[in-house]
Amino acid sequence: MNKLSYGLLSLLSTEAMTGYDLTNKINRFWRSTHSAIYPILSELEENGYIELTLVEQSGKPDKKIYNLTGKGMDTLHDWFISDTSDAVVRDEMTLKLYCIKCMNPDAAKKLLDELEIRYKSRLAHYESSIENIKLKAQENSEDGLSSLFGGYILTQRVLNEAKLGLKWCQWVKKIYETDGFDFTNIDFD
Amino acid sequence: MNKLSYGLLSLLSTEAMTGYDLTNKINRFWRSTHSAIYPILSELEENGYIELTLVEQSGKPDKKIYNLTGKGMDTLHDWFISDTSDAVVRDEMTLKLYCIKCMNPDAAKKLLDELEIRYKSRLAHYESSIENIKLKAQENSEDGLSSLFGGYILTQRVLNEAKLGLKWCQWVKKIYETDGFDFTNIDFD
DNA sequence: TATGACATGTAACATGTTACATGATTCT
DNA sequence: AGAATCATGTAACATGTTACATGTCATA
Repeated sequence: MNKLSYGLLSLLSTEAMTGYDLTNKINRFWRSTHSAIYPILSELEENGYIELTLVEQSGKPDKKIYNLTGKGMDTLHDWFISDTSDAVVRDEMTLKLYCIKCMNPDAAKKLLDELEIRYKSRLAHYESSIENIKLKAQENSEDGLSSLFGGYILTQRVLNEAKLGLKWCQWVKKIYETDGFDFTNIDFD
Repeated sequence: MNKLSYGLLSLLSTEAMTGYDLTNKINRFWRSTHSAIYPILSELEENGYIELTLVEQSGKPDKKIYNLTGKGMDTLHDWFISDTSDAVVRDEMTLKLYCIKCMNPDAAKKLLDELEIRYKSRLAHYESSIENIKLKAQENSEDGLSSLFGGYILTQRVLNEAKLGLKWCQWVKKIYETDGFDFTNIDFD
């Protein structure tokens, strides 16, 4: 049981899903690929943390819809109250930004433009995610709300991080030009 | 040459440093450990991207102060203008937050308190980092400013991310209690 | 008196990424 | 006509983490 295993149990706690769905969904919060996820799902199933329903399909492999068992829920809770490790972040863009002042100015401007585009597209993407969650909330308005809670708050966070990132990027663009840049008046609030 | 290799060249572009210093410094932007960094430094040195100055010490291993060569600077620039991969983020906390609504309320509150503490301590840490950069800027006021640029803008970003994170965490705490929480009035600006 | 900072390095193990493998249907 | 989406899986390779190894000095 590594951290990704618990992450899959966490996603399955609100909704039954296939490995394919899980791969897409977990990437918002935890970078992974299907090659890592499928073997873990088999193992979780073997050990009784999750169980599967087969849905036959033609032209594609049969769907395996996984859902959490009682044992899985207990395990999820044990993990939830255990120590939480620090976030692992590995962002090539930041490594590039560190040395931006000793790079060719054209190359530097190109990188900042690229960064701005990325923030804008993330912003648009998460704004539509929020809309989708609100639509779902209207559909099953009685009990389903609490199952949307986690996804909703986390999407709000990444959305606001993208907003902040965009502002920050535009601030960097402004001060990049000024020789002997000014430390005094920076405020994003 | 993997991404971490380029990251080390990037850090060495502004200042000569030891592997020990690099290990501490790169962790703000790229999670790593000394066990991964020392072998890479040896390889970079063998291939002429960096060169070292030995400083003898007693009681500790001799210091190896690395600095970038011309070849290293060329390589850095080639990497700078190449495609930039997406950030890798793996945060156990977010995986836990996803399933927070189906966990024991006491455990949930404890996790949110822990998260708030973490944001506050990051905030304090990066605020003092900014102060340190400003002090350094006063010391070598003539030419050294551009070498501080990368570290400064990136520290500003993580600082503001921590501020945002704290606000977000307090918002989550507020709406966690409310049954059938409200989607309408959320704004961090 | 014990923990942490300093300073480097190797080895075993765990984890993650890329490529290979298959193949129908829908969109551009 | 070609790319993307759906849907699962394995194998080879690259990368990252933890533990082992050593030893002094300063701080709590």
